[in-house]
Amino acid sequence: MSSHESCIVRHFSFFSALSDDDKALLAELEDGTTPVRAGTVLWEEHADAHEFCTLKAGWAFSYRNLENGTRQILDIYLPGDIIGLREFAFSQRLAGVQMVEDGEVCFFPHCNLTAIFRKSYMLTSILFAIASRQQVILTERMVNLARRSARQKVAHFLLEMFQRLRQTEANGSESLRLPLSQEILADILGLSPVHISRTFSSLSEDGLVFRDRHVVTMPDLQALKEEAGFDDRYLIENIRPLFDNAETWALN
Amino acid sequence: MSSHESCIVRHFSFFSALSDDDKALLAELEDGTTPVRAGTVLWEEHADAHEFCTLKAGWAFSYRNLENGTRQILDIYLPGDIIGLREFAFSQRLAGVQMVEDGEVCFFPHCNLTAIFRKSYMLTSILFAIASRQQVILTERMVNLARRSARQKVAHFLLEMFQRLRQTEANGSESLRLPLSQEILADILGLSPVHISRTFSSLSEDGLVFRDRHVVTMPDLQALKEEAGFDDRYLIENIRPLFDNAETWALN
DNA sequence: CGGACTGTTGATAGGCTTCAACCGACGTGG
DNA sequence: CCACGTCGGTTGAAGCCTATCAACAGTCCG
Repeated sequence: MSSHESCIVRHFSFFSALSDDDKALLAELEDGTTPVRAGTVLWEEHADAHEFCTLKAGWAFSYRNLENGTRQILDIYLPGDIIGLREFAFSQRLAGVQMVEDGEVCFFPHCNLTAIFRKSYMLTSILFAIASRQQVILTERMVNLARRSARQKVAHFLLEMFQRLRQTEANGSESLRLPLSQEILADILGLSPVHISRTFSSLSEDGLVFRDRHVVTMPDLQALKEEAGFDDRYLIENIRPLFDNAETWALN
Repeated sequence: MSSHESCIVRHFSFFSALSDDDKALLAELEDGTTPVRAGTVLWEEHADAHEFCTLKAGWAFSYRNLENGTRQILDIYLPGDIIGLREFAFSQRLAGVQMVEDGEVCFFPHCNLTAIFRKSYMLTSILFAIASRQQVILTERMVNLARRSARQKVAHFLLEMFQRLRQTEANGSESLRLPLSQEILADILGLSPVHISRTFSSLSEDGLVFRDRHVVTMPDLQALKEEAGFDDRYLIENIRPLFDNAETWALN
């Protein structure tokens, strides 16, 4: 795999090998890169939806603002992710999307996706697999929100991020760049910012998690996984090889 | 639409009109009906996964058992739903599935789904739309779990079920058959069974929800929606008509 | 009639929130 | 270069929401 390959190609290749035709099709999704600054809102809740976008650089998140003034963050997007897939069936946005830090995105219209359904059986299957994986991540997060203590929530989220980043960036260390404020973490985990702070202190007293600015170190991954009830099977191991031979299935 | 039509066809038709070819393809998914008794486990967590199944009659739910002895219910399946879609990309089950009451299911292998990708562009798009809608429902439930009070959780869940049932069963009343025990409700909403009971009492004192066995009545839907922060746009209104003309896109 | 299961009610406890004050890092403008 | 305001994070005190434990009531079914 050349080091020039885009992160979306790398993301797709995680599921199955791609033909050159498929890579060319994907490349079209990354046409017209737009640079965006930290804090930029890519779109607002309830705005009309006609396009997706791929994230080339930087982190982003989707969120909902609630009646009671709080905000819930639904998803964290990392470079290589497709943003807005979840809303494929809807004509309005159900959640806003905002950049965490400076980055680059590429917008593309809905019809580019349906064009993929028409042109490549392989890419269609991978898209379905990506959607499927996203749903599994969501359900795991539901479990996290519903049934775990603050310590577990924080630990589990850190481990999820750690694992997801390992998949697109090769990096063997026990540290993790986490450019998220405690306020954002609170909005992800359904806790108050104050309690996020206390929880980090508590985890750090036990030598499990150290946080210095945006760098998080987890010296004893195994112990942390046990405390968090983290089972990485939902993120890796288990992924089914989609097909034996990876040829683009095109129109005859 | 004939009253003989299967609920899966009705479910798909909700997104877009279907050609006869598409209906025939769908019919294959409902081959070989199996009757199942209440409490039957369709599959266990971590079992090998080679098939999906469609639910023809009865309610079912998927669940995860946690390390700490609690259980989280991830999804409620109603007649017409496809069970296991979420695990398309995985070779092992990530959640168990159990019947709430007596019903009927039809198992079909993964490859039937990929066959659909190959044969019908329309059905592929609808499947994607179904997955998309499922994800939206999940995210709404995440918000519910993370940010709402027990009263709101219960109210919101009831309203979700009410709305979803309206879509497959025409029924104009303000009542709802809800064949779920308070223990199951607790495992859905991340609460204790005891508190579910107290919450129903509290809602009932305010004249918002009455529960008699498995029948729930909500005399003032509007007030309930406001209390719950329930905005039905994520379930209806917003659904995008997929295409203008609904012809099967088959191989040339 | 008895037993199992589901739901109700009361008392107690704990985890997290909220409010408020304070600290340190950073960037800006004088 | 320093003063200052802002933002993110920390710490303490008080209170609320929900869990847990336990006892009891109602219903269904053998």
